[in-house]
Amino acid sequence: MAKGQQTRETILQTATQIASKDGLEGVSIGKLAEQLGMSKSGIFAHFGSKEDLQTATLDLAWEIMAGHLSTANTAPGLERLRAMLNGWLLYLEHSPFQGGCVFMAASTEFDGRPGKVQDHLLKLVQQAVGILFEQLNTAQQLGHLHGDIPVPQMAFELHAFLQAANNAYQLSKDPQYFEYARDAIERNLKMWQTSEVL
Amino acid sequence: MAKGQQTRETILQTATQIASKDGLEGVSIGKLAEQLGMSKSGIFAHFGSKEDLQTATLDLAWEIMAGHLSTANTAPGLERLRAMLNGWLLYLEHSPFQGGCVFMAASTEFDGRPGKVQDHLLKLVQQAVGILFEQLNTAQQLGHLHGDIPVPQMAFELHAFLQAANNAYQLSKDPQYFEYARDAIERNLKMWQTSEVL
DNA sequence: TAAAAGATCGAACGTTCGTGCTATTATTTT
DNA sequence: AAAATAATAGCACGAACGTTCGATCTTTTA
Repeated sequence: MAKGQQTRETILQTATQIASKDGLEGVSIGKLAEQLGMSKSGIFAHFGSKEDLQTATLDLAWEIMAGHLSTANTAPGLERLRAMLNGWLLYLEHSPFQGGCVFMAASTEFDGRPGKVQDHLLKLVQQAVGILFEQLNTAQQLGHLHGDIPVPQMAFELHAFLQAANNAYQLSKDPQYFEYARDAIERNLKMWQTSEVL
Repeated sequence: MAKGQQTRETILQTATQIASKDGLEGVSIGKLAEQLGMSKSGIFAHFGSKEDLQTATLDLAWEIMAGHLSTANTAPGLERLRAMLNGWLLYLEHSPFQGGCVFMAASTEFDGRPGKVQDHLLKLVQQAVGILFEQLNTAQQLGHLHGDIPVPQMAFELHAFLQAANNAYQLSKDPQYFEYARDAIERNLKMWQTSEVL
């Protein structure tokens, strides 16, 4: 690998940590330079603009996160859905980012700032939720979930538990919230199987 | 009312709007000065530090929010609980703040920044969740909810739906998410009444 | 109405921000 | 090893940040 490419990745690794702790706007050229023992212009040359630095940071964060939602060696349907949700929870609880999920933080940070970064962020967030939709659809088609359940509704509820656990944990550092989330998710899955709820 | 006090409140009104749209850190003295046709030092003199400006902004935001959770003229128990949740949802959907709930935004913004502002924020957030706890406890004592339900678990789930609706709506501007939340909340309440879930 | 108190302004401070240039090194290619 | 290319440093810029201070203007009190 070319030298520059390697440096670029090192920069982005540091950037994801800063984004997790201080927000995506807190990823400043100066802070990166100091933290990496480089000059501001040396950092800057790799990206050309702060916006591009931010979107590149999101891309790396996405790769890292996606690696934790792996569903290898699981049967499609309910089992794979459970594996993914469990991976997601573990990713949030023992996060590779020191300040919690970059996407949940960036979502609230950028929901009022249209532009290139928001567009990129929205694409990645929808991609994450899309994976959840896929698993739910498959589980439904295989008969593991009741045939009449509205998948978007169920996705909303499961995603809500994940978000809430992440937020409450980051604010309080109390891991108990992940147990609440696990409980809520498991009960939710059971509910949508038998389902006289409809 | 003294002239200064009146100006101070005008400043804070503007500050809550900025906090909602750009975050609590986005509440800058210069922006306030420009937006209000005052000088920076004129603004600054009312608070003495940015931290105090931020905590005062949170205080006003709390007053505004608390006014929307009113449970007047409702019977204690399940009815009052429903009224409060409904008020909360309406507050999030037709928000007095242009950029969504100040507290949900500030929570993720400040979860990694210890200090005076975080302490103050935590106190107010716990106060909000505390109200939810109260209503749940009362409803349980009155027999409107099953006697064995773990109140913290239920509070987590209800709060999760509120948070998720706010976040998704702010990111997408699609009010559909509030319907998801209403649905989820109503089903949740029913579930904890009959409750073979335990 | 005069005096005291309060509110606001204007200018300046030291930092940090993103960004643009021009050198000067390192690295890769020939 | 020489030439071409890539990577980094150094310096400067304008703007925005929070903050301080002394002067001025406005309001309240006596």
